[in-house]
Amino acid sequence: MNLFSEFKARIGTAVAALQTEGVLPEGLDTSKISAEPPRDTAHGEVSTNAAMVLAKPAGMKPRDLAVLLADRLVVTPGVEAADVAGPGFINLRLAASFWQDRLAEILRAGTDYGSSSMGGGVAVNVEYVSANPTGPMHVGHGRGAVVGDVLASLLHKAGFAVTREYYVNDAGAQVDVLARSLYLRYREALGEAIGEIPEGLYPGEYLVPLAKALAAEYGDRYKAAADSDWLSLFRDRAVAAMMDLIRDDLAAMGVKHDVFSSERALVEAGGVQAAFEELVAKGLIYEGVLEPPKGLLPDDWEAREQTLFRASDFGDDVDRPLKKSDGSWTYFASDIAYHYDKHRRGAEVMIDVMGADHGGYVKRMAAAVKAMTDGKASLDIKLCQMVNLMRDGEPVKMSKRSGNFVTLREVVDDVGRDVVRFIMLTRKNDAHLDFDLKKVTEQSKDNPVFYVQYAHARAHSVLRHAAESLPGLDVSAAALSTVDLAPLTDEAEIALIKLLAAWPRVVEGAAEAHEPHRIAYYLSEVAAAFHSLWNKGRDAAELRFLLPDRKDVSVARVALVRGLASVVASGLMVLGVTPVEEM
RNA sequence: GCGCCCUUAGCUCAGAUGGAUAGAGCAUUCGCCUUCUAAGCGAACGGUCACAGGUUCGAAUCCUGUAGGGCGCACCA
Repeated sequence: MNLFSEFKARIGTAVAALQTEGVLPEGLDTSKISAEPPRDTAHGEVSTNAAMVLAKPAGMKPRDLAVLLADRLVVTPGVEAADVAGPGFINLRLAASFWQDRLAEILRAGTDYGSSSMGGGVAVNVEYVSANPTGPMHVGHGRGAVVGDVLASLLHKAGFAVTREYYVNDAGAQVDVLARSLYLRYREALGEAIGEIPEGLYPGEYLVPLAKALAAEYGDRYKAAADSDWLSLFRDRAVAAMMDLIRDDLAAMGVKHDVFSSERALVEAGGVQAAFEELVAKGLIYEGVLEPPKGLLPDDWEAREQTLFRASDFGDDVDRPLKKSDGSWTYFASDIAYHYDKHRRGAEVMIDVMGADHGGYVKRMAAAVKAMTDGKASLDIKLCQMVNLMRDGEPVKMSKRSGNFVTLREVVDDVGRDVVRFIMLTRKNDAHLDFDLKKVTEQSKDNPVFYVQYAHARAHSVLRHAAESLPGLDVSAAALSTVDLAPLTDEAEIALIKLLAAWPRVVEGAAEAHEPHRIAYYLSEVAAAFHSLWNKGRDAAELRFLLPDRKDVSVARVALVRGLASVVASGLMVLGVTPVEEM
């Protein structure tokens, strides 16, 4: 249970009581009342703005109302003091026993601590990666993969019913280009000199093995054949092979999907037509001519009548074409159909994780979702900014034109999946991210992955020592949840418990805001608090976790260490990073 | 020209949906190992939250405008 929600409920009760007594009027808007940790720890552990928010509508002075509320809150369980401060804040100071109880709660829950029912089982579809099946993934794809994967785990922990989805763009012109690139490699495999790969085809070497396989399988049957004879075969084989490649790369990072949706299958099943007709029925389609874009015109721009969707009725800047001049669907049309499909499969909340270069796409897709679902479903598009690959402070040179770029797989094989996953979350999604291949493997506090894992390993080191020096002590979380925690009274110990007890709130906040990076930051903070506590034991021997002649204190502190390890492990599990016990 | 995102300590960045005296890490300076992992910790120094207005009890956060950076801009995906 998020303890701040608990206190918010208590405040609500106090307000209701004052209403019953006629001190406060009925019908107050209590939605702006908060219960949160004050920034300054000198102000206690829970702070509320209730008196300030309610003062005006109640016709009272904030501080007068605060006193009335404080009187009622101070007698609730675990509250030691309720002070009125500043313009009308009520600051609650909680008893040590309250925090000791929280630790027991953490230990009882184990790594399930932080799980929440906030989501109420609402169906969320998280779409991520969706890299075109035209080659290996690069590091930028990796960022989206991690952000999406962790966001999905986070939402699951917060009580949403999550579907993890990959949209396979296997229907557009790009996969035909892929087929032609493969065909060229096929002829090469048959012994033909192909020279430089022409502009516009994929130059990478990754098609060579498949081309050889096709040459072995079909010989020169397609060598001089017309496009129509081989195009669809080569395309299907190429897409299948590229998806295998991508799935392998994802597996190497531990990124999972429940559903792979094929654009081609959607189109062939008439999904786009159906979605289109739905829009027609809603009166949102018309034939018209768009205004030319202001400023610089594209060279080949000409006024042309098009089949348009009234996106501007739903917040977009202009209406958007759904058909190309040759009568086929635009990508946008099939993507409308795809999102409509997701909604029909039950998604109430849709999240798309994509690259920042899709920024221009956000408004129109949000408009389309609003239109197609009559506002019943929401769409949040998380745009991930670029990843700058560095090595020891120098940018790693990459030339996309020659196909000579560092692949995601190379990076994962080089530094490890845990490192890649964690580092990708050390910035919020819309900020540029420097990924330094050298620094991320350093074993120092500059490296957040190491820093957090080290805290977990250190905790387990204490647990191992405890098993020796306290024979007969069961150091499992479940067993330690029943020991006497009263000896945990030092300020630093209580401070650590407070931080651990914040975990459910962090999960809920990050899930609500769709911001998985908050988990990584929280874990760094927890690790810092633990390293700090550890070192207090160096300065003052009586603060060491294991004291030879103080069994009761030692056992309580082992429980604290176990609680810390448990919360860190819980967080790392959300990130998909291994909680190592020894380093 | 239009739209979206960004601008916080010398550097790299957080800032929990509007709270109290704006926080970390790095760098710089000074301390802490006969001890449960010094692979770590503590302290000091460091700020016109790009700028100018506005909204209110209260703004880094919301609104308007300006400057700078990134991305995108009919018939690509």
